[in-house]
Amino acid sequence: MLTLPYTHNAVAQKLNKRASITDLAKILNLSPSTISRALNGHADISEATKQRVWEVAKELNYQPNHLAAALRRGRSNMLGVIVPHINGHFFPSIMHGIETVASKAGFNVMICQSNEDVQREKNNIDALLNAQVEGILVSLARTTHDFQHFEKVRQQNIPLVFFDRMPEVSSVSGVVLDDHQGAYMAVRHLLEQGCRRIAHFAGPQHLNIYSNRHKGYLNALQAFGLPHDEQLMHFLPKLQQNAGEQAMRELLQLAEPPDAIFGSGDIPVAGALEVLHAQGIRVPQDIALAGFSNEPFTTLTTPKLTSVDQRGEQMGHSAVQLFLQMLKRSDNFAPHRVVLKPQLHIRESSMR
Amino acid sequence: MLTLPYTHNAVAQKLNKRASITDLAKILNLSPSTISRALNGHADISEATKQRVWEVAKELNYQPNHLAAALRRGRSNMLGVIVPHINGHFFPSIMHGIETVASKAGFNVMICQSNEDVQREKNNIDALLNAQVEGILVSLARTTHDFQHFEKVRQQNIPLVFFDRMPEVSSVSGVVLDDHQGAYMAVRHLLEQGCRRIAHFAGPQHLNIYSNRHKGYLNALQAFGLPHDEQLMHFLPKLQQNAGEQAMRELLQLAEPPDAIFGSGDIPVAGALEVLHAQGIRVPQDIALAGFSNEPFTTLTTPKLTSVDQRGEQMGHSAVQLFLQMLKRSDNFAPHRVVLKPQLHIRESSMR
DNA sequence: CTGAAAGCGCTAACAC
DNA sequence: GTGTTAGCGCTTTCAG
Repeated sequence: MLTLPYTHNAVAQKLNKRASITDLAKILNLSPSTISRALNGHADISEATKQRVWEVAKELNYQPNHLAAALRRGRSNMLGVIVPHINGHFFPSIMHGIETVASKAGFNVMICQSNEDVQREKNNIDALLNAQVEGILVSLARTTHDFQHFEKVRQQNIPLVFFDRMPEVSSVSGVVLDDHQGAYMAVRHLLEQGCRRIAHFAGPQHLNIYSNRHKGYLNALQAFGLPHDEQLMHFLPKLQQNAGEQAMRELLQLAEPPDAIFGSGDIPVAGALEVLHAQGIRVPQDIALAGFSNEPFTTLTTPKLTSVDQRGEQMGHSAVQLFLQMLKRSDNFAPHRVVLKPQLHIRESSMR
Repeated sequence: MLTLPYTHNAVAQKLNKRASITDLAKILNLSPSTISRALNGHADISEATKQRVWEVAKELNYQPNHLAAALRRGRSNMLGVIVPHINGHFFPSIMHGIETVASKAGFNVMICQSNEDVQREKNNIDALLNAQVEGILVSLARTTHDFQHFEKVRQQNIPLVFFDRMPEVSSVSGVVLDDHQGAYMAVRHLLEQGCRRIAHFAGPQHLNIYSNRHKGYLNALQAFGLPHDEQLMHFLPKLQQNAGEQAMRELLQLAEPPDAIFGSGDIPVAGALEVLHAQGIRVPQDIALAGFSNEPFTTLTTPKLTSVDQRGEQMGHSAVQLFLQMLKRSDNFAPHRVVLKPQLHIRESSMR
């Protein structure tokens, strides 16, 4: 237990709550401003008093009230983040990247989930604005089609940075993956392995990430002089396991079934894998597989799944850096879009 | 763009930043307190003025400054959460549960990751305390052995609730899973399937969750009158995939190999599955498998993995409820421990 | 090197 | 119903 010198005890008793800067001032017979300066390591305070202040502060277990400081300074040192969800590996890794860089820059991070719901996204914006965050990083919900609610943020001159899922307009800043190239790389790889009828599990096309992957797929086919066959494209609204299973079953019904699948997500590809297993179709010999996201479970399936890594950690870093830049040159900052290069992880499911 | 009536324009110009309650007061020729009361829906304000206030507030896009309110009230409406990491499905689902209940109760949630590192855990505590959170929910880092840094929290009379990983002392509140029973259920199930040599992948035993699962395993064997064989127990410091692979290979070297594996985590079990696949050993016929956590990927492997669900969502709910109770009866609240019942999901890997 | 004073934006007695 | 006043805890001119 903590024991205080007799002289401080009386004061310490009085506030069984929490020592304030004025409490320290009284005890030390100094002014609050001096205490403040000492605590913040101002240069023009004698080492001697700094020492005394530090000691008493430790003794009373002084904790600065950031709220008060924030109010006074007009800066909260808080950064708001809105993610659609935290399933899978991608968004958690982004969050990790964000936290690392943000806390290094002295920011606390407040995370909200929109649950893929515009309404909650709006609420999150309000909550973060109310909490006086100094910036907002957001990845759009699947159901977000208009961007009215972000106007508020801009009006208050609060830096707004999108990541991964962002509006297609050029007037906003953000960091995205080169989804087109990622898809292109995956499909090219399948083609190089000799596949010639490559099916595609596509995500909801109003999200640019998925439409870009779709385009990457098409362009790779085109580069190899192959036609694109509508029958081979399945648009899955949610990229879930059972959707992948269903699509796979339908593809197997075709007169000319595919010899490879490229999925815009790993999960439906795993679903497909299961159907193939059940039907005794060999992967990759009969049908090769490649997914997107590089989820950890891709190394847990048999065979291991080839997949495109989305650079989550890096994306988090870049997003915060973009925010910090905007904070500096608040007004004259032209919207800027950072594009990260994807990484193809080739595994057993596509090597033949 | 927003257009303001001429009269308000001057004022609106002046503050190109952000309207405050006093700005509204000036415009409406009312006192700040009236504005405050109107905005907060106090009963003793005439409907007429409430209307007028609301209108102008909307016009100026007024956003209340929660920091100021928090400072004045002495309540921040913020809840701090510390998790070891957000990999896998378990912690994200807890966080989701926390957010749901917390935001319903009017709290914003601030999430920190300790990265399984005591030092970061300490920093997180400080950060949250500085941010004036009204309570802290924490799940211990793997490397946390002493609990000094939580003293600060108690000293400031801030409700502290542990979840999942908590100290073994009776003086703290928290919500945990009945890990013992979860393990017991899984092993009993394997026994009922006819397995008689059941191996165990155990986690780090200084974390009670893992030692409890270990005990559950032992007790189930005992209940069936079976001896426990040291050779069948593998203690994996990290419950990772390659650790599971390695352990599985060693088990297969035994003169009398196991006919089932019960793992304290799903990932090393998936690792084992892969080794079995590679060696052509049939699951579940030759060796049955059961894991712990009910990770989503358990339905993506072939065969699907039996696993114990940890009730993450529910755990989040309960943790916040516990916090809310402590907040109410701040002093006289006896430490309370909520124990959730696990749920066994039986899948192909153990059905024979 | 230190102090006095003002104020960030809001709320809560206490008046009337 | 509404206004007056004071102050939450901190920082920051401006004076010495």
